[in-house]
Amino acid sequence: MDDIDELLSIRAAELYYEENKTQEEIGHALQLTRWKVGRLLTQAKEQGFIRIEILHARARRLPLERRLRDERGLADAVVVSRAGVRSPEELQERVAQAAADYLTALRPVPRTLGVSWGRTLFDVSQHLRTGWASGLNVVQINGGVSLNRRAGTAAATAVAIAHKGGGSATLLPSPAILERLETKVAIESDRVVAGVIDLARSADAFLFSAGAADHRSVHVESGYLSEADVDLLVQKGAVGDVVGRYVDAQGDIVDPSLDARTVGLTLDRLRQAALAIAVTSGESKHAVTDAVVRSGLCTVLVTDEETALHLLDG
Amino acid sequence: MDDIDELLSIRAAELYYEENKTQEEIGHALQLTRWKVGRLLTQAKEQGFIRIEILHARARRLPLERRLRDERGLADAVVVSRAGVRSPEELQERVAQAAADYLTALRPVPRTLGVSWGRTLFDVSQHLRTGWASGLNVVQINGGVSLNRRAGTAAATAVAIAHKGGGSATLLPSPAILERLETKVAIESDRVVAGVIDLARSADAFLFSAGAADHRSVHVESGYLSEADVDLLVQKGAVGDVVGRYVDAQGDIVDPSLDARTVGLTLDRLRQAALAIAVTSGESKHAVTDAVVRSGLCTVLVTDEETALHLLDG
DNA sequence: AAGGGCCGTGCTCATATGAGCAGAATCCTG
DNA sequence: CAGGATTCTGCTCATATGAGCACGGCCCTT
Repeated sequence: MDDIDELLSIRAAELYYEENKTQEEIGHALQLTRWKVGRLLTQAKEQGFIRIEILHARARRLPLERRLRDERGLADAVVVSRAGVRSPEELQERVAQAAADYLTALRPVPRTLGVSWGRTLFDVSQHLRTGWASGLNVVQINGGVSLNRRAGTAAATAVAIAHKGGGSATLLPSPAILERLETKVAIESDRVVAGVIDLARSADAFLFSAGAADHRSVHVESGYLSEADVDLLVQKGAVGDVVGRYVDAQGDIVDPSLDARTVGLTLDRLRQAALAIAVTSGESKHAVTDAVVRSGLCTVLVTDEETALHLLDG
Repeated sequence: MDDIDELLSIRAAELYYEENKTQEEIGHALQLTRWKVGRLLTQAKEQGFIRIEILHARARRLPLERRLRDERGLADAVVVSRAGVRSPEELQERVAQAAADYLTALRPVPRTLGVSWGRTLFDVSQHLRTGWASGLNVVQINGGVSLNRRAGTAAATAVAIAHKGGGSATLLPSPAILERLETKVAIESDRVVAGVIDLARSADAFLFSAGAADHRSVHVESGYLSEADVDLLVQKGAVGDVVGRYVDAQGDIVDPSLDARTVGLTLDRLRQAALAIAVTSGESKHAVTDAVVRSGLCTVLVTDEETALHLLDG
């Protein structure tokens, strides 16, 4: 397209999109036939001069969702738009809302849903409507925190999801990570804990988030790991944690001895799930989200536009 | 529009604008008739959920131009889009290019064009194409600076405009502001200077910019005014200068004694002009641009989107 | 300079879309 | 709860738009 046509296509686009003129009228104004105008508009779109954005908290980016399905092998993807977002918190909200919407629309409705916990999932639970499902059983799939400052977040998440879904929650009464392997083995052999983990294994769907491997991690905040521990994990290649287990960029366990002291569902079980929904947002989660998708930890991803672009282009 | 319809209109918009589906197809996908889909899309536009931007250095905002003509009584207006602009300099460039485009398209071609000088007009002169006019005489309408650090900018501007327009430039060989009234009177009675000013008065079109009343003004830079002088002018209500003359928000001369020592066309002559093109851009020029438009100093305004919005809503 | 291929143009025709309208559904109001 | 008013729905019809095609000019080759 030469310079003259480029300028004409811009003039035509202004009249078409901003002034709502018909191509015929534009042709008259610019001394062109209406077919030429149509072609100029087509070219303007092809060259990317026209940007159409949907400004709404619930706007999604379907082209990115399709690319995630096609290029990254996901069964499904939900990508929320960044258009009009003012703060990272707002984006978090949007992703949580989208995940809640996705769960609500899910068919068939899962009978037993395994959930992890964290800031993201708590937000999701808050965005669910009461009655979004009926008779839904929720089971925690990894050890909770009772000692962190937002005490009870883990339990509250599972309970809220279950309550609003017309069912009940089964909590996993165990720390996330134990200091000694023997303690972990002992806890897991406890009848109640073993029962919960069995139930978790049998869930027909899973909902989880992922944590970044940095000092602001909930594991550090709640004292399961020290900042030095995290630094060491990062040195070994950790990009973040999934249901409490630290993985590298390939989604492999970074520190087997640490992993052996972590209570909850194994990553292998997650990989076998027919439906595993991962929810992540924010730049700090880019690397771990990539690992989750790359290693097949989830079948469905709910995330933000930036993260999706990172997965596809980065 | 209720919540359900709002969400549906967003889903419809995604399929329509991002996936290029027909309304019929969308109707099928969302279990709606195609008429309902059409109405949802109309509503989405009405509610402002759909933003269409034209991303191009030469993109203009025709609705704003129309409002400037209708609501502010301008004969014509050119508003360049801010969409996709990364720096204030880029916006300056866009405005200068737009002014050059406007001049080039101007019919009838003016025989004598009176011009002021400054960073903005210099940019305009650089964006004109050689041969944009023929036999065009250019005359300076206010005193130049020879002592500023970008020596010769004033002359270079007029000469470039004239040269590229196939004509010659007549420079005004005088300082912008003189220290003593007597000197100013003496200079103006000089045969050459008087001749140039007569020629300027007789120009059939004018092209000028405006300066903000702050310490970065060219008048301060070139030593015609001290920073304290400018502070005093601001205290008296000055918002900026037009062809070297400081005006308040109503476009009235702020300091008559200073004005009497300023060489060049009077503002009254500018107000009588059939064609007076003002070119401004940037937030610092908002107030002075408002004064220019409000007091009828220009018949045509070339500016950026932010400034236009300031004039219309601010 | 003639011939062949290529691109741009303006058309025909099929399709997509918006305006307007009559009936249905819903919502007030007494 | 009846009745009127208002909104909503799905249609018909007119218009706007995009796909495809044949022609003509242009350029390039030989």
